[in-house]
Amino acid sequence: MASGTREALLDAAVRLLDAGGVEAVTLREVGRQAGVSHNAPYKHFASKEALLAAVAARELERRAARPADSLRATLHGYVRWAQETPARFRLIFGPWTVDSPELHVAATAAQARLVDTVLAAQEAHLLPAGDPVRLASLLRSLAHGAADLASAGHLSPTGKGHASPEDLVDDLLTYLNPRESRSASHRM
Amino acid sequence: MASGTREALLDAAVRLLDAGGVEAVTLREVGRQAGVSHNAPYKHFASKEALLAAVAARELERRAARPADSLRATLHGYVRWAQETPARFRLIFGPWTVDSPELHVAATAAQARLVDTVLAAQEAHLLPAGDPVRLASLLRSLAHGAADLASAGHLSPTGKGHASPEDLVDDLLTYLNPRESRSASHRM
DNA sequence: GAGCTAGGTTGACAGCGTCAACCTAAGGGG
DNA sequence: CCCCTTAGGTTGACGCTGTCAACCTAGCTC
Repeated sequence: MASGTREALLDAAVRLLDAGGVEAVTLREVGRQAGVSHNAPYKHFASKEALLAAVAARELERRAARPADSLRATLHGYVRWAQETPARFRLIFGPWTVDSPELHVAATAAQARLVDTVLAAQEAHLLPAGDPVRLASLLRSLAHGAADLASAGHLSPTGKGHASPEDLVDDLLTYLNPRESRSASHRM
Repeated sequence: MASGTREALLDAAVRLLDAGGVEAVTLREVGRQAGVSHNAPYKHFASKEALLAAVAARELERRAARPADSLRATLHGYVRWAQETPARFRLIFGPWTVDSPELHVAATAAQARLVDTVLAAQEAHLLPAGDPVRLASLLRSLAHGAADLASAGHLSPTGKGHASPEDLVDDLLTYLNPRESRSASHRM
């Protein structure tokens, strides 16, 4: 169980993160909720940012551990994740001043998984031919941007022309699908 | 000149923001750099967050004041903005706990401008038919996501398959262009 | 058995956002 | 003309924060 305190600190941090955003994560409150003193976190993490990086890496690894899925389901999962736990999502892509290798490794692995999924979709002729890495970047950028804008309330949440991040993902997949008729305008 | 101190405070704040990210913006340092006491900002802004919201709104309004441009140039300008002043970009889409009406108005105006540009592109047959609001959301989501991922270093910055945010914008415009041949794979 | 180390403690420090109280010059109504 | 309201500034205080330093102690290793 390799130092249960460390896990307890991470659990407390993610609890505070979900409840009140990154601003609510305080080393002292993390210590309090983990039942240790206000300086115990420094025995496990070099700084507050290092603790947050460990939280982010753990979250990314847990997501990567899920079973593989279709491209559409993967992208929908991405945007749903961003909507369900926005604070975790924003933390991961936040402005790190020191980047942990764990976080970088986890991010690279997630990217590789997406590329595999894109390759499978290309073989099923659901996506055009072309560099799968680049296509993966395109798809992920759209999912990421839609999720981030929605989470920030900048995605025209009002009646006409409203589109959820999931809708936008579907739109892009339709536009990219070589078998789909040219115009995707007949949609509600 | 309507209270030059207020402008001086905003200038100091944006200077600190560009130099060290949002974490470097401190009410006390803002006051110091503006040549006033540590509590003077409270005579102009209700809280630190209100000051930041004013900074964000001013930045958005200044961007909206630029002359209109082609769709491609607009989107390229968006991603270039995010790369040149990432702290301002991230601030605007940050996690506001109190949203200023100014910021909301500025964001809505920017969205409307983009829809106009999309409409023009549709009339020039550079984009497929369909709801222009929804198409604008698609384009903006991609530009936003590509810019945000690049700024966070999550956009595979290594050799093969590397794509800048500008490249991804161009890719999407090519895929959407009804006159373009179906496969956009013959590209470097 | 001596000594090192991992993991915990308490105490201190400066810097932060914010609140309260006070000061002062400008200006308008009786 | 005087009063007094208000905008814009000040100083001082409060509690909370991240971080550093010092100390303590159980357990492991030569």
